[in-house]
Amino acid sequence: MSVRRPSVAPHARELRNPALVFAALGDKTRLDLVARLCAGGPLSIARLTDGADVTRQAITKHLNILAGAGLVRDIRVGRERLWEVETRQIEEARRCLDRICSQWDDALGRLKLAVEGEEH
Amino acid sequence: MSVRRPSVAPHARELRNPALVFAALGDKTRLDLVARLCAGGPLSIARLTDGADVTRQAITKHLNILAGAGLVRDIRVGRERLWEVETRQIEEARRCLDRICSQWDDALGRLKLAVEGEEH
DNA sequence: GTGAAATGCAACCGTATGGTTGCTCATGGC
DNA sequence: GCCATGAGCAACCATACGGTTGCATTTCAC
Repeated sequence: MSVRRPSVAPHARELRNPALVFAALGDKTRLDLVARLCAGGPLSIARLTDGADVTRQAITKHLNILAGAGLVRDIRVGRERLWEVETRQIEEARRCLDRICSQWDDALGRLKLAVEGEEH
Repeated sequence: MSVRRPSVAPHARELRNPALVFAALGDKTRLDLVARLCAGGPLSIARLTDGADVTRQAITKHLNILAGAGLVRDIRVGRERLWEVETRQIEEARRCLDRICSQWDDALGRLKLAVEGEEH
């Protein structure tokens, strides 16, 4: 199998898949999980389950989705599995929104120029 | 250092439903739409459709979802329906991520203090 | 007024998603 | 060694989601 690595630079600090990250954040339960992990540091699945109103299995699935988006990371400790947040990815998401907004600002600027140019 | 104030800021314009907004952004097609609207100003459905690889109907559905999250707004002009981005909502989303990250920073701070307290 | 363009509406379809239950496996405490 | 706890695995289920097609409606342009 061809190990074709993406042409994108490995260390590029951009989200490789913004939609994936936003989709992961786009669920109330998962957003709660992220918030709890941010507020309280590493927590086990069991800990995360009580306090949530769904099954442990559901929590596990959500954590896997968050992990798939690079938003959380797990650490195995004994029979427990602790999860902690990956802040860098969240910051990347934030920056992604920044970029979009600034595009809009640019567009406004261009529009202004164009309008002024037409007034003669 | 964070002064302990009522957990929710009084007049802060917060997202009433962050998950909804993130979910709306959590789809490649929709993210593209938002980006295009940000970069190019108001566009009609027809305009948005060519350039996308799905049907006009699909685009319409996506736009409605974005509108439901408050991310875009439509203006009817003649037989056309122009869509433009609602930057405030995007900024709110960005701020939401900020808040989450800062929680984490606070937690790190507390953790540091606690560890230092234990070293005796 | 006729035709083409820009949308709207509704039904339909396959699949992903969020959730559950039931069972097994590993680990730590006593 | 025993047993409770923490977690994994797999099957299953209802519904939401992304997408399509077909047809009706409004509006502009000539």
